[in-house]
Amino acid sequence: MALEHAILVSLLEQPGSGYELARRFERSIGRFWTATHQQIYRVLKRMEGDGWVTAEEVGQDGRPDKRSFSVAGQGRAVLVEWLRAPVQPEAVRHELAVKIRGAAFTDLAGRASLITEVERYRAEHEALLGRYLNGEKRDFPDTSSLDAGQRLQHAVLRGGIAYERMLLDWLDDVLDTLRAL
Amino acid sequence: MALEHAILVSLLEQPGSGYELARRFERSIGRFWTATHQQIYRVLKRMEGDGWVTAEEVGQDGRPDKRSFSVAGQGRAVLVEWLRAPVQPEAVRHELAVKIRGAAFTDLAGRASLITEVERYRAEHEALLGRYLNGEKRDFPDTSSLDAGQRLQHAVLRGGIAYERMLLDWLDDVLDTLRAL
DNA sequence: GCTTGCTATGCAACTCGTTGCATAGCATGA
DNA sequence: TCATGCTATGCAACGAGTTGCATAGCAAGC
Repeated sequence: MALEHAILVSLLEQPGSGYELARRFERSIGRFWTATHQQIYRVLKRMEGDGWVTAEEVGQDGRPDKRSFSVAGQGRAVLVEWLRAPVQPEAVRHELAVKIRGAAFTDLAGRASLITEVERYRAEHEALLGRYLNGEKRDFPDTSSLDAGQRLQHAVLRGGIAYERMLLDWLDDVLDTLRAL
Repeated sequence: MALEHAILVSLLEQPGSGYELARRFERSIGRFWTATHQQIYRVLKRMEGDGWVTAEEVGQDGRPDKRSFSVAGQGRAVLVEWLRAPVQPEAVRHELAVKIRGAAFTDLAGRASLITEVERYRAEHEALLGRYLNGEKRDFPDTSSLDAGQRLQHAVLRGGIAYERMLLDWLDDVLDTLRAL
């Protein structure tokens, strides 16, 4: 498991509260590691107990107080050690691929509704690609003047962009195949 | 959840025992939906209880008996209904992306070992792409004479191939970025 | 003044997935 | 004959992830 490690990376990039982490997991980090606020609070509690992170009470005016977390030396050591370990094989779960193979066992109307669904799915990912490209323009306008952290974040973002482009091309291929059946 | 549906599709393509299903999930189906034999047996039991599949005892010589499962009418109805439902948003878990962003918080030796690990990961996926391409040559030598099921299986396989190619390109990009830090 | 909505945190129950282990028949080779 | 390995099935315990719910302060609009 590596939610801990994703949290450590996020807190090293920028300390913050459980709530703020949950926001980030909805946006940037969540592109490659999803987590709900319950998971995050639970894991943060354990990490605090293990001395990986330290909390600081921060009073805010106009808002409830928050507990802002920072990575402790021990947490950083855990992260560095994890970085040296082999990448675990991923558990692939591609529901759409199952549906496409399942389309062989439905009728014309069923295939028509699958086509509609694939089109919707495609539009969603086209919009996502647009957000990635906008984010790239906003956050990395000048690639010649980036620090190490930004270069790495940009490389990960380029991966997201490449994935979405590949996906859109493949979905077009799938739509052609479904329509030609 | 959709392990049930992946099993239904697999059993419609070809009836078989829990053990055989587990083999298939290691090979073809497992490319886009992973499952261990324990999960499969547990879910098969529930599906049998719900009348989605039926079992038949098959004696084999030279081997233990097996229980071969087939999809019942009710199971087929469940699958058709599921095919019409929207695709659920996927839970993305890309450990390597977390590690790449984490590389900003380690030293030169840490980055060097990450480079080695990315190279190993790349070699693995290059081998996987090779297996996909071999499988394509073997199973779809003549794309002009395929039935609906085969056309759909081929479309899914093309997705796997496109994914692996995209991944290899991106990993080269990542390696360049890591080396240039 | 009331509702809606956002920030901020958390519990409890449940389901799903993983890991370790167990059993059993038969085949193969040392 | 003994160990190893494959087919074939399954239990039990644990850990991770999901869902529903609860609380609380404050802001903004109706």
